[in-house]
Amino acid sequence: MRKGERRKLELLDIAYKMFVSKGYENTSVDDIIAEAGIAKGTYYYYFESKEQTLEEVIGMMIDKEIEAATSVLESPIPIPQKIIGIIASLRPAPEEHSIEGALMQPENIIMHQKVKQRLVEKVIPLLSKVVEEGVEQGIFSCDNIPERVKMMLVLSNEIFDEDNFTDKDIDVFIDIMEKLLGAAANSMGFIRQLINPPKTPADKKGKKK
Amino acid sequence: MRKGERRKLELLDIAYKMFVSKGYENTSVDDIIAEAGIAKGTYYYYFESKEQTLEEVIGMMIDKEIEAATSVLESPIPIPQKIIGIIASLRPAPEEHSIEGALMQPENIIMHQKVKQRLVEKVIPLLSKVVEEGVEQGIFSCDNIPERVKMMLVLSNEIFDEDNFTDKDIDVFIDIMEKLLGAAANSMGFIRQLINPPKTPADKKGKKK
Amino acid sequence: MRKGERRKLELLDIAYKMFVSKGYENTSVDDIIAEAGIAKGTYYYYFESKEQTLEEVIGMMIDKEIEAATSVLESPIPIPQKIIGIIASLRPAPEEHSIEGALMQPENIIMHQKVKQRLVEKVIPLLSKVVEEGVEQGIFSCDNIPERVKMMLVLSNEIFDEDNFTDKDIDVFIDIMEKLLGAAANSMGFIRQLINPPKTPADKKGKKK
Amino acid sequence: MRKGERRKLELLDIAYKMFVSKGYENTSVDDIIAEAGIAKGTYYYYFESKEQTLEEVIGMMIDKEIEAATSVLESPIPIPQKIIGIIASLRPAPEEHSIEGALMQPENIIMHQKVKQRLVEKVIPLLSKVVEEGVEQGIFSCDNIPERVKMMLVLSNEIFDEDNFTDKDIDVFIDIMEKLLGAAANSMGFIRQLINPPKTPADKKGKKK
DNA sequence: GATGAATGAGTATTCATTCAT
DNA sequence: GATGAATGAATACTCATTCAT
Repeated sequence: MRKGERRKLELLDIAYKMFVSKGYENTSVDDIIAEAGIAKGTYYYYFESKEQTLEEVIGMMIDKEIEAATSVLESPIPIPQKIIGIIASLRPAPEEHSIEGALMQPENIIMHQKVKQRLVEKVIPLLSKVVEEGVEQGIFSCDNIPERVKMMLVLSNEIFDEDNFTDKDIDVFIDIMEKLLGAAANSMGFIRQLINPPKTPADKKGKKK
Repeated sequence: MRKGERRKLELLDIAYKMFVSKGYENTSVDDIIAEAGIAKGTYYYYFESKEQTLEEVIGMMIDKEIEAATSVLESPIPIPQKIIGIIASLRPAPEEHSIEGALMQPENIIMHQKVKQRLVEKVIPLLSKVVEEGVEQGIFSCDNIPERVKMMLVLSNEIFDEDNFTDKDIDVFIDIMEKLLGAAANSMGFIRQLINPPKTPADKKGKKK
Repeated sequence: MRKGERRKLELLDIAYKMFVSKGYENTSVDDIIAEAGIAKGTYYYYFESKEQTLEEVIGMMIDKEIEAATSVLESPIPIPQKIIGIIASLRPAPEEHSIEGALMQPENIIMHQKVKQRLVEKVIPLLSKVVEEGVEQGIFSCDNIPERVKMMLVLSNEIFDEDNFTDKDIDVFIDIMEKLLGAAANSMGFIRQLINPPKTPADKKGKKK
Repeated sequence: MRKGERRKLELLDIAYKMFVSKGYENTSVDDIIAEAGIAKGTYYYYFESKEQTLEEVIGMMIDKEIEAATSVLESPIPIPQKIIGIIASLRPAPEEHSIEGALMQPENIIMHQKVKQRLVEKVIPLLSKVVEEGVEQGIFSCDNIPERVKMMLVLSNEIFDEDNFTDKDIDVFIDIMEKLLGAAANSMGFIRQLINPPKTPADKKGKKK
């Protein structure tokens, strides 16, 4: 049992990496077993189907991300930093992000979307609590907190996911965050230090130093 | 030529409807030709490949939506209404939306996403101009206009696409729109009259009037 | 040994029931061990192969049926009744017959056929002896007894197996039995009381009372 | 169309031969296409599925056999000969019979059974008419004709199909046929000239050379 | 006696694409 | 312009069997 458990986690990890780097649809069971060096029967000994494997992979990813978010939540840092920290923790780890270039866009939308949806659902209550705390402490001032939190998440996801954002995007994001939460102007300027716009094709248009 | 053109548009329309209702991946070339009543060879006479068909379908969709947006742009209505009108025009037409229920979620993400991305790119400059106009007229007050417009689009897409939003979502959306643009409080309250939250499971929690 | 024997019989019984109800081909080893609650290895500890399991199951079935036939043979009833009794005892027990409806037709032909063949071989000598007795007693009058017995068996199998026979089938069967054996007319009319035509779709043609 | 039709018949014939010689279950689609020298796609261009191929093969076999039976029916020979001729025409052609030995027993039961069932259904009315004619002409004397015809078919199928019958079997068969139909004794003795007991393993015990 | 992890050959089916006519 | 026969690589999944522990 020990042995089987370990093996399964191994396989899950391999599947995860392949799904992320090549996309779920473009990863065949044959690919997975070749990478894992196991026989087809072994794969089906551990997984009911390819789809169920995806389900488990997603579950694993979500667990990891929620765990990361929770650890930020419990750390002794100021509330605004906490919020941004949690939001940042949701983003795929940079290493994974760049497996085989920055793909994760075309073929992966499905998995990505699935993860995002389920993740957002789970994170909204977490973040809402933190925001409420902020309101109680007088740092923020707003109503309809869960709805605002949802917007924050949507925005950060969409804007920062593409590795294709600029300093101006960050400025506007900061502005909107402050206003969404009713925070003091520039109270979230620290975000600028955390996120650096990528040196991607998006920059090539001729930004001067 | 004449005849060929017409035929092609017909095929494009059939492909479009099938892609939307069943999803691109789930629509085989065989499905399309069966629906169209033509031979395999004929299909490949008009289209290089299935993927290229998708490209053309998407192009068609975008053209339609840009056209709709432009007509709003040129209509003689107040600037805030114009902006909202343009945003609303981007949403899939209600008829299409409900082809075979509200599917368009699981299988269709790919096409959806592709359309959205290219659409947003094209609409940003359009909307930016309108916002600038508003700033000149003193209705709005903000900088980094294209970035703000992008956020507006992202938010409206994500929030309203799911047919799963509430009155509170609308309230927050209005608030955020006003603040994004630096508009007077409640100057965009008219949105409430335009968009009604759907009567979907999302409502079942027991909302009172 | 004691314990192992019991276990094996248990498994055999489970396999038997599954083969009968789902068909040999449609019953996987996995199905059997799941039903039995044992491990793969255990199954192969008791059986060489799935096919050999079938052989043993069939052997078991035949033993049971021969046993039933023999008990009829030894009972103190008139010879014609004995013959019919033996023939009737060969038919699958009604309970099994109706496991999950009247299946035992499409998927099960293989096992059925195998059983029938081997059963017929074993039953022919048994019945032949009874018929000979009848000849000696002057009840019957015929030659080539084993061949006649075989025909009797073939006929009863084919006609009555299908749960799809009528009063007329029975009439003709009685007639032919009498003539096959050289028995007096109507001397086997008692069969009518033993076998009732089924109330199946076969009857729907509109038989009047 | 001409071309496609021909090709399909060719494939059907190949499939037919393989199903007969190896059994349906033991014939893979790969086997068929290898034998036919076509690509997999071509196979599925002509057939929806393997199962549907079987259906068509069976339909073809039945058509052929019905055709043969009908030609006997229309030939100007005495009624008893007609009956036996029709029954004989139902048996698989000798050439096919011996494809790869006399196998056709274990793996083929399914197809065999399917054909037999549907064939018997179609042949019963044909034969019944002939028997009625015989009754009208005073050659036969019996009631419940369709039921008697069914028994005749069942018997001849079972007895002669196995390539494993003796002179005695033929004698009894003749006897029973005469009595089933109420024909004069020995009026069907001509059967002996038509059917010869096979030189099969059943006989092999005492064959010299 | 019993386990369960590992195997791998085998199977039917799909589908975008080509091309001679 | 239009046809439809032909292709073949790709794919997910099954299952009887083995064997070290």
